[in-house]
Amino acid sequence: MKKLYEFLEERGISPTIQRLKILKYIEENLKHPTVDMIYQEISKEIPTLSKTTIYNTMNLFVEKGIVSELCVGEGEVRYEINLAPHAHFRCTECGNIFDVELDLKIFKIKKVDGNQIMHTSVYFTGKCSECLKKKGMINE
Amino acid sequence: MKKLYEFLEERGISPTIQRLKILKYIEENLKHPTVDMIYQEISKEIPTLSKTTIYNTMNLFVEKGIVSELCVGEGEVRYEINLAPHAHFRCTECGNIFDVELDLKIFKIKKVDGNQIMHTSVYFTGKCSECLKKKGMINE
DNA sequence: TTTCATATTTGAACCCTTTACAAATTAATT
DNA sequence: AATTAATTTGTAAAGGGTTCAAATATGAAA
Repeated sequence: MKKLYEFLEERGISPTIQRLKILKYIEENLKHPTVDMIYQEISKEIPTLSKTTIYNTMNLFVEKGIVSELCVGEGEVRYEINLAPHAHFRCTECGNIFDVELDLKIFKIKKVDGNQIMHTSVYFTGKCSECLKKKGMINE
Repeated sequence: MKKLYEFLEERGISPTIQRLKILKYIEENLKHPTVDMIYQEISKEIPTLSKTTIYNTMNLFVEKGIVSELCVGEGEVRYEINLAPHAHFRCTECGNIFDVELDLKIFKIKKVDGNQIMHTSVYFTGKCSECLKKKGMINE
């Protein structure tokens, strides 16, 4: 926890309890949580927690480059700790989202048609191996 | 218009005025419109038009494979006529969305980590050439 | 044509995610 | 201790999208 405290301070962010718990959560939980998932979990420890705080904090973390937003074709935004660029796979059956560690040259493209690329997003949708297995047993 | 009529009939879709106008619009308008953009335009011709009809129709067209949904990291869904897979570039300054016709091998991947890929999405965000030009004149 | 059944459209209510904002709380400064 | 600034909270509200029942249009059968 001390480490997280320093981590925030180094980036000019006052390390409040809320921010520390949120940071801890997204660091440990690599399941690309939504605001609601974060809220459900942390409000167990901080019962007075407000969802607005999560929104504020996530926006702050994004600005500071600590986390990145994830859009995989659902209605809501997901978050993950900022790591090396990678792709994602969303299963349309179970909703799970997996990291895809392909070494894609596409992440190295910095300019296209004269447009300057700041961020590149790659995601797949389909059926994950688990759901394929289950489906195969039940009805195919 | 006769062509569009037949186009829908061939796919088992009753060609109502609403559907014809919507299809015509997304066929002619390649700017990846949102539901609201479609609504604003077509309600000029059909004043009684309901937004629900647009939602219904777009979902129907997606099911039938006529159009595809587009998610480029905003809050809302965009649509485009179904063409060969391609990437998109969204300018964070002006909001414009451009097709990117790179021949990416990524669109050919059908399986990753045992997961079966049904759809692949690739989009870039950044500043488009137009906005870079303008910015350069004004403050850089 | 008239009738009946079916499909489509419409509009209002509603759900959900996200933002706005002001009051309350907490932390930092003097 | 007092004042100021930063953060959190909660309510309201905005915006996209869905649900659902009533109204309308369409198509088939008589």
